[in-house]
Amino acid sequence: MANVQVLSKGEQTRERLMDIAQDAVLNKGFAGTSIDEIIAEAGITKSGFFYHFRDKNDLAKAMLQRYLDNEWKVFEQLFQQADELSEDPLHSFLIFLKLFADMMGDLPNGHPGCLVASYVYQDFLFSRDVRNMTTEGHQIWRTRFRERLDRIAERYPAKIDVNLDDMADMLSSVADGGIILSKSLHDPSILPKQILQYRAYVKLVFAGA
Amino acid sequence: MANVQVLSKGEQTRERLMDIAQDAVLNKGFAGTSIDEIIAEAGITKSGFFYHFRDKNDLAKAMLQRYLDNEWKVFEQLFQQADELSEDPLHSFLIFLKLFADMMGDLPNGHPGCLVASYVYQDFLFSRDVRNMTTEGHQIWRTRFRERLDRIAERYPAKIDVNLDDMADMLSSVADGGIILSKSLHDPSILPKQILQYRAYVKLVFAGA
DNA sequence: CCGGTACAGTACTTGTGGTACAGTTCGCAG
DNA sequence: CTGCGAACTGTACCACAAGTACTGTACCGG
Repeated sequence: MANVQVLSKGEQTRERLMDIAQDAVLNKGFAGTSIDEIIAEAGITKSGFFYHFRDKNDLAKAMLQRYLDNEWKVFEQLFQQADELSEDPLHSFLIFLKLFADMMGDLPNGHPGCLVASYVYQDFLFSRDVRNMTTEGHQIWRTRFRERLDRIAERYPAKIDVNLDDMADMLSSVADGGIILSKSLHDPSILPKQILQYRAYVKLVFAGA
Repeated sequence: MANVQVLSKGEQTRERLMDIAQDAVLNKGFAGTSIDEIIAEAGITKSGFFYHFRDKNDLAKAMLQRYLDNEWKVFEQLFQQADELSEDPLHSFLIFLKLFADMMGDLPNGHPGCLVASYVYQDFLFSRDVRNMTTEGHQIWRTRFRERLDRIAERYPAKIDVNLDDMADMLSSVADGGIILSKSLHDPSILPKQILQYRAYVKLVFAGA
């Protein structure tokens, strides 16, 4: 809210272009999204578009960077919230997962789609640096979740033999897969339910039944 | 193998066109895949292409149908194999998951991508009937896995309160998400590992630690 | 009042999907 | 051996959309 005011007119237009483009890309793919339709919806000319982005790949890069930054902020905020509610690493992580599931369930029209997943399924369209960004995004998430699981495992020895990297990856898997299922079955409630399945797994592994 | 011999020359070409198209679609998206490049790689003319497919949407539909049929057959085969190795519904399902993970791990270059997931992220490009096919595909898989879980739950009461539809969906989630992670991180071993995480969850829920 | 921001206008090239239709090769049924 | 249909090739064409390039201009703050 207060952030919007700080943006200059140019930055506002740029954000708006990315909003429109992201929505289109998540529904039609990157190649299926034309610059013409973006500028038509934004009420701007093609020249205006190319003032903000060198080319289409530049738009893709800027969109992805923004998406990754946003996701990062959301996770940071939820982790912080959870940490304030419990000192215990396991309880905090379980609270985090609940908050995450709730947030995903509260999206009015369901999750619009993961831009990273979308890019992965069209990676040949993008330059190397954009492709590296999707890879690094997933690596960062793995590390971030893994840290939490390490702290949990210290205090709560796992009931079964389990690789914590795989377990960390599973949250990304379940989220990406849950989004796909939600979209495909037109049921926004699937994503939060899938996150809660993961939560149940974590609970079983570290706390037992 | 023996199946190939049965195909007429036209059917072989049609299959070849779909092979090429599917590979391209999984890497560049549907809109990013041009008919021209498909026919160039197939060594055929545009007329030849339109002899086999009415238009591009017809190709999309045929590809998806073939993909769904194949997946169905693979699962049927693995289920049958597992059933032969154990009469017990839980053990059979766990064997199935192990076989499934092994199969995904044995793919030489990793899983090429799930066509259904790819379509879901570009569903506005397709006609309604194609979109319905992705929905029905996921519904069928849910039902299919749910049946197994029902039979398991009869004999092994779940250790925790769990919704079996969600648990059935989780296999699709983890598979779709695992494929994305494998592609993004350029590590084919992630997908089988994710399936085994799901297997561990099922085991914990019904058999305990 | 000057200069940069933030665009608008115009012109052009290439690619792509799709249509149309006439011709050709080849295996195989009769 | 022949004719017929399957499985294409060749050629020509169209509308239109993406993307590039460059020039022009309104507006706003210092």
